[in-house]
Amino acid sequence: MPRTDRKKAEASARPPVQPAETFRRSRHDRALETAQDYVEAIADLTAAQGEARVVDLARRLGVTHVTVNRTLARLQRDGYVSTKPYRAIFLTPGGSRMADECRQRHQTVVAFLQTLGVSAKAAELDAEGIEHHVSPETLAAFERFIKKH
Amino acid sequence: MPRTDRKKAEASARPPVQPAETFRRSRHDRALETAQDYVEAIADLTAAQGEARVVDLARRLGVTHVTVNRTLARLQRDGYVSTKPYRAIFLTPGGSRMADECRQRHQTVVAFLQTLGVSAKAAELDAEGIEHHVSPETLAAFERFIKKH
DNA sequence: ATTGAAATGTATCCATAGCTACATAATGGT
DNA sequence: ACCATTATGTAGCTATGGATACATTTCAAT
Repeated sequence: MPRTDRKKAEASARPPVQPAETFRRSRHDRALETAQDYVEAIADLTAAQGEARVVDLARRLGVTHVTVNRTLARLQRDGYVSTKPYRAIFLTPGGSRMADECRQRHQTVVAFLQTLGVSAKAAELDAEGIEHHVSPETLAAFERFIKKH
Repeated sequence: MPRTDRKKAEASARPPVQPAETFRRSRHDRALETAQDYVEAIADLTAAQGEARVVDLARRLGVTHVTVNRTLARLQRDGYVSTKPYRAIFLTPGGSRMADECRQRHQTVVAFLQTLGVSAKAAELDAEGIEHHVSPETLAAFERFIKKH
């Protein structure tokens, strides 16, 4: 049985290597991030303007309308939004629920960072990246901290 | 000039929409995340085993050796690693520097979450996703908090 | 020195996510 | 009612990041 030990194979020849699952989760998350960004934006725009259009989303998310279009098709396929050609975009009940959860979590993360002493600008910026990776347990810890300070 | 106002265009007809830049940054970050995960893994493996091989990285990151291979080619192209066919993988000085920064930041994030009361397991899991999105300002706030508690 | 298992490399496919360029639909002003 | 502008849609390109299937190279045990 060749190729087991390495030049300097100390440490009982290759440890369990738990990290793999960690990275897998981290990657799987990415699939949801886009959906979350979109439903959140759609909810915001609908609240602010009465409806959400492709152009609005493109501006908001900093991509072209083409990218928005294709992504919306995927979101519709996955049951988050419903769209008809040349019409406004609406969230399904499921998409709406996701949007609510996202907004809630987003606000918590921003408030937490600011409570920690991070500037409003940086808090907003960092929250956008961080929020997608905060587990319920960590989110709860954030909330405890906010209440206590 | 048509199509400016909407059905309910309150709020001064489409606000500046700053978020776009936020999302753009958040997306651009992703490009670096892979590089960071890889150089960190390579540094760890080299420290633990004397060298980092494709199989090790595959196991560690939870992907096939094919993915590792292609990613390594990109990392080499971008100057983070140097590889030769059928040989071990080495970090360039630049890659090594990046690995150090990543490990430092990773440990800070984990320690911060644990100080906050998050379990070791969740802290490790969340840190993997969060660490890539923590700005220097927020990282500094994390460090302050750790020292104070 | 041979050789078979493990490691590595290559070909090819899929999905996501961005883009430009071009085509079509809607709509507000006239 | 017309039509120019805007919005939306479609075609086709690139890059990343995942996969399977197959080919080649290494290396340890014999």
